[in-house]
Parts: sequence; C-alpha cells; structure tokens
Amino acid sequence: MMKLEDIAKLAGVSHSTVSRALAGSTLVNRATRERIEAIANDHGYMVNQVARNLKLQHTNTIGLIAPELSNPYYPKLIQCIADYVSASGYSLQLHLSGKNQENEDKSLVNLRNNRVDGILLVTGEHGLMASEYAAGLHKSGIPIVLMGWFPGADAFDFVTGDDADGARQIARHLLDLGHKNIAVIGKPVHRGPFDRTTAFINEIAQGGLVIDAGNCYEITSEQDAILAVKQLLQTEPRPTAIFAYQDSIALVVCKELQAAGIRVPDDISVIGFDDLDMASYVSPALTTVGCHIDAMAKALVQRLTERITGETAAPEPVGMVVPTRLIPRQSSGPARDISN
Amino acid sequence: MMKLEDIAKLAGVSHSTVSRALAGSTLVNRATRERIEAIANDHGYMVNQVARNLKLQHTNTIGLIAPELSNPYYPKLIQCIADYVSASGYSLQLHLSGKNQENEDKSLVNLRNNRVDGILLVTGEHGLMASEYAAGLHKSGIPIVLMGWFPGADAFDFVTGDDADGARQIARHLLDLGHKNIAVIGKPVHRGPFDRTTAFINEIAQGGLVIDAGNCYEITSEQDAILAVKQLLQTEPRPTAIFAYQDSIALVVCKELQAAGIRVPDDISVIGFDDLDMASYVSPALTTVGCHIDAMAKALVQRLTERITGETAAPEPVGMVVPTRLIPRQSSGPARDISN
DNA sequence: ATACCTATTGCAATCGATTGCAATGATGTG
DNA sequence: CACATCATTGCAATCGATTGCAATAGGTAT
Repeated sequence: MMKLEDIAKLAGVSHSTVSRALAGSTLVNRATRERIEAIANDHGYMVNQVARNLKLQHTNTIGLIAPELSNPYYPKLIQCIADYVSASGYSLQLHLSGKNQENEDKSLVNLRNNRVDGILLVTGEHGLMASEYAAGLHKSGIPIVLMGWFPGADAFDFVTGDDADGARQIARHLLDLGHKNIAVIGKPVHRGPFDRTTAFINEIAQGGLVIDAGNCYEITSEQDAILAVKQLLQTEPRPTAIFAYQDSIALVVCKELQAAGIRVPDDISVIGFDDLDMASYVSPALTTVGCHIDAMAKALVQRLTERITGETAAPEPVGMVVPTRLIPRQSSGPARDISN
Repeated sequence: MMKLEDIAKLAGVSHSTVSRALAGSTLVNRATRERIEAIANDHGYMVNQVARNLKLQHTNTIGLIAPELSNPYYPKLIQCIADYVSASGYSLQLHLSGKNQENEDKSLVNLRNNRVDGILLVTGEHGLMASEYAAGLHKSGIPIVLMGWFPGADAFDFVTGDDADGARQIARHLLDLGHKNIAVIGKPVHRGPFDRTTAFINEIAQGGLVIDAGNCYEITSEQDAILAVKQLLQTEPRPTAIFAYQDSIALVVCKELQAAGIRVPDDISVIGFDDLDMASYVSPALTTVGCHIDAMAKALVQRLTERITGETAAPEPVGMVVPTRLIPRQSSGPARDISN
C-alpha cells in the first residue's frame, strides 16, 4: 500500500513536504501542495492511521463496552451512542462483555492496549465487575465514563437515568387510576438511590398503601417472569396492576396474562420501563417510562469527549442524572371494580 | 504509561530482551524472563498495541459495517458475529452505515485507514452502496466478505441465507393448510435468485394457485405495513393468510389485525421470516423461517478469517448460501372455512 | 556589496514495539 | 591450551507517519 515516501518520490520532494501538503499546512508552496494532492489522489494514497496514531499518541477511537444485544434495551442505547460518537468524529470499538459481564476485564485491557482515547462502560445488573481494572485505567489517565449507578459508581464519572423518579411517576399514575392491590415483578434491588423497585414501593406507601411482600416477585430472567405471573394469578385477592421492571419483562407479562385469558388493561394494568420501540408496537401499546435513553447517550459521549479534550477540568468525578418521564399508553387503565 | 524501555531499565537489560521475555521466546534465560515478568507485572506494563500493529503490519481487528440497530434483525446478527469474532481472537470495529447505508463509503475508508485486517460488510436493502470503494479495497488486498446477495455480489466473497428456499417452505406450509387466498406484504424485490417474494409467489404457483396482484403489497417501512393491512381487510374475498417479509413486519401486521378484531390464526394466518427472539415471545407465537442467522454469522467470520490468514487460497470470490428452515408456531393454522 | 528577512523545503528525531544479526561469555572437546 | 559450540543478550534497522530545526534560495533594504 502506498505510503508517504512513495508519493514523495513521485512528486520529487521529501516525505515531510508530502505530510505537510496533505495536512494542508501553510508551510508548503501552493503549487507544490496541489501537485502533491493530485498525485496522492491519483494513486489512491490513504494515510496509515496506525502509524499516525503512534506518533500522535491518540487514536480518535472510543471504546464501548456493553453486556449484550439480545436485551433490546442495549441496541437502542448503542445505536444512540454510536450516532453521537460518530458525530463527534470518533470511531467506535465495540466489546460485548456478556450477559453476566464476565468479559468486562478482558475488554478493558484490550481497549487499553489498543490505546483508545476513552472508554464508555455500560454496566448491567452486575454493576462494575472489573472495578480494579477500571480504577487502574482511570489512574493511568484513560478517561472512563460509566453508564448506570451502583455502589461505588461515584468514584467515576457516571450517567444514569432517574429511574427512581420514573418509578415514582408510575406509582402515582397507578394510584390516580384507583389501584389498591399492586404487584411488582422486578430484578433484585441493585441501583441504590436510583432503584426502581425501592422508589416505587416507597411512593405507593406515600399514598397510604402498602405492597404486600407476597406481591413482590424478584426475578432474574424472563423465564422467571412467566412463573411469577402464574403465581400471581393464584393470589387472592388478585392484583389489579403490575409494575414490571422493564419493557422486555412487561411484554412477556402481557403475553402470559393474555394467554391466561386476562384482559390488559381491563382486568389488570401492566406498566413497563424504558420505552423501547416495540413498546408502542405491541397490543395493547405499553404504558412505560422513557425519554432518557437518547439523553443518556448524549450525556455519556459528551462527558467522555470533554474528558478526552480536557474541557471539563474538574478532577473529581462527576455524576449526571437524566430525567425520565411517564408515557401513558393503553396497557394501564382504571382499577377493575373489586365486586367484579 | 510504562513502555518496554522502562521495564528494561528496571530489569537492567535491553528492551529487546524484555520484548522477547514477554513474548515467551526461548531465546531468553528462564531466570531473566521470570524476573522481567515479575517487574512488568508489578508495574502494570501493558503492550502498546498501536506500536505493535505498526511493526507487525496487522491489527488483529475486524471491521464490521451494518446499517443500523433499530431493526431487531441486526442486533441479533451482530451479537452472533461479535461472538465469533471474539472467539477467533479479533477485536471488532463497528460502524453503522445508517438506515439507507448512506455512510458506507465513509466507514469503508475509515476502516481501511485504520488498517483493519478484514471487513465484514452487511448490506441492507440497498445492496452495496459504495461498490467502487469496496472494489478498491479488495484490489488493495484487504479481504472483504459481504453479507447478503444483490446484483454484483458475486464479485466478492459473500454469504447469504437461502431466503428463496425458506419462502418456498412457507408457501408449501400454507398450501398444506389449505389456504387458497394468500397475501404478501413485502419489501421491493432486490435479492435476485434469493428473493423471498419472488420465490414465494413461484412456489404458490407451483401449487396451482396464482396470487392476485392486488394481494401483493410492496412496502418500505413499518408505517406502510399498517396501511397495507387496512387495505387488505377491505379486500373481498379477504385473504386467509399473509406472508410478511420479515418478523418485524409480521409483528406489526399481527398487532394491526388483532386491533381490528381479527383473530390470528383462526381468521388469518401470519408468517414471518428470520426467527427473531421476540417471534417466540409474542402471542400468538410467530410461525417463521429461521436457523440461518447464527450459521451465517459463523460462515461470515470463518470465510473472512480464512482470507486473512490466507487459508482459502482460491483467488476467485466464493459465495455461500446457508440453509433456512420453517419453524411452525401458533400464528399459522388451517384456512378458515369460506362459508364462515 | 553586505546583511537580513522570508518563504519553502529537507534532515533527522520520535512514537513503542519486533527481530535479524553480531557480540559476548561460558562450556565442552581434542 | 586453542578452538568450536551454544546459550544469552544487545545493537540497530524497521514499520509510516509528524514536526522542530536547520538549510537554501530569492528578494529587499542599506
């Protein structure tokens, strides 16, 4: 493949001059530059970025670590991130850390070895698995921004959605609709002050209701969700509303309910979280909480690029919480009359 | 950041020795090697891949270009590809070329400049947009494997699913169920010998039926699908089965049908294509064609890595067609009795 | 004519690795 | 004891760019 030296020979100048010409430096005569540009163009010269990166000590590349793609939440997030990253002029090095984030450490060292300019680390339900590695990178000067909150997140720059507030909005929505017997199907509590389940239960309590412990289902897979629904349907009195931890769970809950002949929302209201695209496609369209994914992606890459360029000087880590909003659709309605 | 030279000084040897030691060369004394390893470890030395890449003239990175992530087909494909790529010891550089693949050329030159070892180009409905670029890269020695078929694909290595055969299986399935009045909601024909719509219609014809032109809806968006369903429901006599071009379309078709009070499959059968995860979650679970995505991903990265290592010597491009299989689920059933 | 300034270009060091070849010293052998 | 052998190690070139500094040439002012 053509290199600077080759073009230089062709043009009868030194490779320094070619380098300058192609970089548009004013240090080279206009006529010379144009001649060089023409030659480079004719011969399809393209700069060798890896040599350039070595010299320049940066790669114009951002590393992105995310758990997986089969939970539709991640593709949506990643699409947004990719768009912002490319709009900022960076390339994306994508690493999937696995459903259980078991490869987070490997991804981290790989990214570091490849000298990416910065790292976006999307933590899943397991928080930050490779925290020592991350701390090490951090110390060695590679900017890292975390997405999601978990105990210890404050040690890094991080961005999270205001899940707690979203959950509170759901709670009030359900209360307003007159629901008194509400169930929660959620993942184990892991987001501390931003935890959806905790905030939801508290807000319901604020409204003077207590959610029976028996109506709180802690699940870790969609398989579990099906079981939870089966159990829930046996409960007496049967709940009139279900808060599902995220849209993908809400969707299987709806499906399971409908399969059992329960009407949504007439018999039971179901509310999700995240506002995935599919939430508006399914029938009934899902009431959910959204508006945060794109905003989070934006904040994420903005914070990171600012760290890279040194624009945000603050040496202390800064956390950012992006607001969420209830999106009422068809899957939630007034509580069914108990006498029925 | 620590470099070879630093470790060398610490260990009192030359950087060459450190390089060899860390590479596990037999050319260095065992005791020396262990000492160096210990020092490197203590000081958290990590090789600078970009320097290494420059010297070694390869990057151990594969570039992946795909249109977007909001069509759930792509995340599934990309997840599979990412797994195979990482299992083969490569990193992934991901570029999203956009819904209309408008950035294919930019992605291609970026990947080339970054000297990826090979490129996986997922072509969408628009075929290969940046074909001159691709041809140029190809000539300059960077292996490219295309995913999908379109006129001109044969000039490159490519992998495609046997969409035509899948479509034929659907046709036979519907025929077997006694359907006589069948509609097709599909994208514009663009896959030549592998085109789903074409193959479907031909196979139905094989069964002695002709599909009325009025029952063929050509759509380009999911919005269009909704319109198509509305129109279709006005048709007299009303079709008893719909072949939707892909699962994501089939899903909105089902939704629209159900919203109009039509039962699936009792009144109308619906069949999709691709076997996305959601196809088995929704209700009714979608009859579809699948089994090819993982296989395609596998073939894709296998072919590419073989080209990179030079294992497949054949200078002529080779195409691979991976088989597809009908997966009958609940959304298809016997044709409704006409008298009803 | 001399000195100086400016515009343009080339030289050479540098980024951080890998690796062929030469150098060194220890050991073995006739 | 002289010499060949072998195991280690270091030297220096190389990958393909960028860039500070020196060099050159032409023009201008004195």
